Amino acid sequence: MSAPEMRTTQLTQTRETQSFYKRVVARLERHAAKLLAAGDMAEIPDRNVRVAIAYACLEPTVTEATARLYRAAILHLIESEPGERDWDVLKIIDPEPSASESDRQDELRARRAQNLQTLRGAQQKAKWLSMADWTRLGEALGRSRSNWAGPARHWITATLLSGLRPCEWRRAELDGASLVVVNAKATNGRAHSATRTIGLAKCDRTELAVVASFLELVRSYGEDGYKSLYDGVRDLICDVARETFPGRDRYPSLYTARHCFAARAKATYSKVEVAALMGHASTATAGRSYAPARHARGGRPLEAEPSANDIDAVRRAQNARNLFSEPKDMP
DNA sequence: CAGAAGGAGGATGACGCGAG
DNA sequence: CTCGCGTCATCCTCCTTCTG
Repeated sequence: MSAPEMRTTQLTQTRETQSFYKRVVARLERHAAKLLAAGDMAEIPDRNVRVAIAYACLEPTVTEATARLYRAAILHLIESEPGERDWDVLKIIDPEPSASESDRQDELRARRAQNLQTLRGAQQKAKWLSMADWTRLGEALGRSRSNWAGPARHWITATLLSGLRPCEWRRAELDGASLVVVNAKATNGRAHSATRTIGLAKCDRTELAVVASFLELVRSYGEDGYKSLYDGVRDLICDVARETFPGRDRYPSLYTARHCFAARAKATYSKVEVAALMGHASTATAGRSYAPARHARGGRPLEAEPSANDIDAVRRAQNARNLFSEPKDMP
């Protein structure tokens, strides 16, 4: 058969994403093996069809976001390792709109509602934590005898001040009172520029010292040690948060600190300035995905300051989009 | 035995964009 | 303005092993 037309957009995936997709496919294959062992699936020689059937089986047990990831992984499988029956695979993962398909979607929603009663994975991440609770968490970490307790407290404090994503500390550098960060999530025009510069001159000396010593700590772990540092700190915060705030359904993590930073940024700055601080190309992102400003209203304004260059970069990205999408608005 | 480290496995959030 | 898409980053649990 000829290669089916399955994409409407151009692919821009990185090698990391492709190897990630391979792992997802491996997971689907394992599920197919389970189905076969349980007698719930006939023996199917075509690997791609096996994977698609496993997908169809898992679809009602995961959220739409996860199902979408599974579909992306299967499309990558079809493109990198085409099979004889890929047309059938496409029919399974991307059915034609029809009356029966619409019924199927309704049933899918109902089964998902049934299956997804508890928060799973990243859903348990709190998008806001009060300063009082951060203090409680910090004190609890202080009582921990874990080697990661010190790094965890520094990491949280440094993130509340600067808003960096956890992965961004690896390549961040302090230049006087400016933090220079290589923006993550920078492919597909998602970051305003390659780096962003966060001014920390308004922070007091002890806060700046925490950022500096945390960066030293990150350096001391080196490129290869970053993962173990991150794993250790994240797991410790996970454990301590659950001991400290029993009964909640969402718990603070390192990314929660970025949310809190975003809320204070929104309460302090304009949308363009917030995007510059967070590394976003679009001013809409902070509004859509991050904690609302009302959480931070009445609190101290943010110490961190966006750089003029980054603000310009966000404006340019914004203008470039407007030129293409709304030409009639031009004078 | 409790707490912690390490690793494997599984899931969802957060990005910008284009279509409707 | 909303939603789905392709992509990249983060979250979590479970299990085993180590250590005091």
